[in-house]
Amino acid sequence: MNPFIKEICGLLEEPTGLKAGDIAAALTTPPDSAMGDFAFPCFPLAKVRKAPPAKIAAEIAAALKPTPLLTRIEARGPYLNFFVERTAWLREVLGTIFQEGDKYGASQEGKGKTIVFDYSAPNVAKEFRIFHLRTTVLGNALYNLYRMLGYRCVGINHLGDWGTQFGVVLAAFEEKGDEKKLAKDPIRYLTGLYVEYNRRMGDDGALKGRAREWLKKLEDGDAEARRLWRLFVDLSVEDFKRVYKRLGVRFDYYRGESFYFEKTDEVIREAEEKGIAEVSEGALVIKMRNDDLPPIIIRKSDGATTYVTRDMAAAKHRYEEFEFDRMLYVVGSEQKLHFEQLFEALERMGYEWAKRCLHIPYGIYLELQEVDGETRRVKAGTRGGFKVLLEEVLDEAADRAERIIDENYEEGFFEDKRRVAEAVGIGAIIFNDLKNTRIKDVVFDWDSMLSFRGETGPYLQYAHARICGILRKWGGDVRGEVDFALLDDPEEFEMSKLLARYPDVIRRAAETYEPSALAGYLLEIATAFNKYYTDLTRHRVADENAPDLSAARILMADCIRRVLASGLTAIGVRPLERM
RNA sequence: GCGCCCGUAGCUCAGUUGGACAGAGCGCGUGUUUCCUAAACACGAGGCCGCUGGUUCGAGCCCAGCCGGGCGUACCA
Repeated sequence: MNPFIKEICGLLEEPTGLKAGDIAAALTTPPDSAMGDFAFPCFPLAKVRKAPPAKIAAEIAAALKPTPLLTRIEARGPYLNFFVERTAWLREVLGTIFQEGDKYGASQEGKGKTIVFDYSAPNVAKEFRIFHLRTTVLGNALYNLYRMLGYRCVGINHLGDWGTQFGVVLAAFEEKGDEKKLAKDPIRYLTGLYVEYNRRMGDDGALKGRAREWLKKLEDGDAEARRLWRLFVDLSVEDFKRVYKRLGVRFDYYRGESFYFEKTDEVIREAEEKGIAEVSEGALVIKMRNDDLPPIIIRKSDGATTYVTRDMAAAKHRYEEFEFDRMLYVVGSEQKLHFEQLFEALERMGYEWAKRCLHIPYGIYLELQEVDGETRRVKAGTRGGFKVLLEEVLDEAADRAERIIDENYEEGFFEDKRRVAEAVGIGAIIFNDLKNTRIKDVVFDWDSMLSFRGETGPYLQYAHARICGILRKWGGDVRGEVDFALLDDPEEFEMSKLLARYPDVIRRAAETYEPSALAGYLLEIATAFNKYYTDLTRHRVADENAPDLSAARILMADCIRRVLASGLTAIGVRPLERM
């Protein structure tokens, strides 16, 4: 706890009769520094004391004297407002950041605890489409955030490499497949076969039957089915890894549904033994306690498993291997029902850890479509023919970034122009997907996704790069011991208040599974810095005529840079030294 | 039909867990580069916080009902 809050708690314990922890929790921030730096709302006290909150605030304020850390204490309406001694505050905040370095914002609160993250999970033999982006970048950001908090994190990519769709791919390949064409452009070729077969299958029982047969063959271990399947999986994963590399996303394990398929027999047997499974309409199902909810099917009438069965087996296996304290499924909101059912099934299997499993839903991608003459928003999906490939978007983003470089910078300003353009373009894409509350649906839109101005990833990268530019020109070392009294501009004080919030922001973003909270905070920092930076008449950071002042401002700039770099890295955007 | 989610400026969204006067970006209009990177900054216009009731000292936030949009609703994942 920072010494200023500790001091306030000490002052208030006696007059309020509250414990220090409760006081600290109740403290809020006034809307404007002119009103104070910390505020204690007296509303709750009003009930107990049967007096108006404003009166209580005034009484307490009258009895308190300023301290070396708190220069002014005053009542303002129902609030008791505290003003910090600004030089001491700056020393505390900037000193802490300087000392902790890259660890500022991190903590050890998750030490000894394990969280499993299930995210990304693209479908094998299908191209990596734009709507796979959200789960990928969200999962990655949450993974990073919890790692900062000291948790042991396990990232698993639950590849869609099994199930009915695979029956379709195999059936389609049997019908028209050509291994030579496959070798040329494997994923595009397979996707084409799948989409085409799937379309025809809609009203053709024979085609459906053949797809089912192939799935059954696969599940029964038929040699040819397995050979082709293995080939498709390998080719796909190779492709995915290229995309992940560009996005800067990594997984601890690639374990597809196939990995867990072999463990489904055991789950089915266990469910039967425990008497929670029953046969209904030829399928083996587990009914839900709430009759309004449909049951889950753990074995289809044709004997094949479903994704639920594999999810159950996966959860069980993961618990046995990692003994997780929490498992997070970063999956679209349209699968909410599935996870409710899955978690209830796990609970009824008697797994006490079922309550540690959590679905982290996010809004889906919608696309605009003409339906009956009017434009409607509909779910984007492969079956609907939504064709935007993630890599197309990444390429376009990098191209546009490169164009901006060509327009604005002299040839040779960058050692590796393309690398910078790639980082900027991809930073824009990633940030765009993380900046909003995750539950909101998003309508796919090239322009907003590829914008580099305003509330965007490049805006943050730019602020970071500018600070790096200042530090580069300054040349000297950043010193932690400076004359903090020289940082007497209100903007500098406000900046320090923003920086002080960082550890709370990290914790809150993790707790609420909302990287957007961190994204919004980083925008605040960058905006404040850009404003400060632009006003050269008032505060040039590096000024050879004022070495002491410069040293102090350089420290401030370096602290901003550190928080930006740390936060950007956490959400998966690459901080750049030049751009 | 039923369930869940969303509804705040022309558009896209924040809103610190119910508190001080509702904030940004985009777009539009007008300005700022002998300066530490103009991917930036300054100023301006723009609001029935979907509607109606309720709870509360206090509601954009909580409850109920309606309206609009989206998703889901047993052998796809």
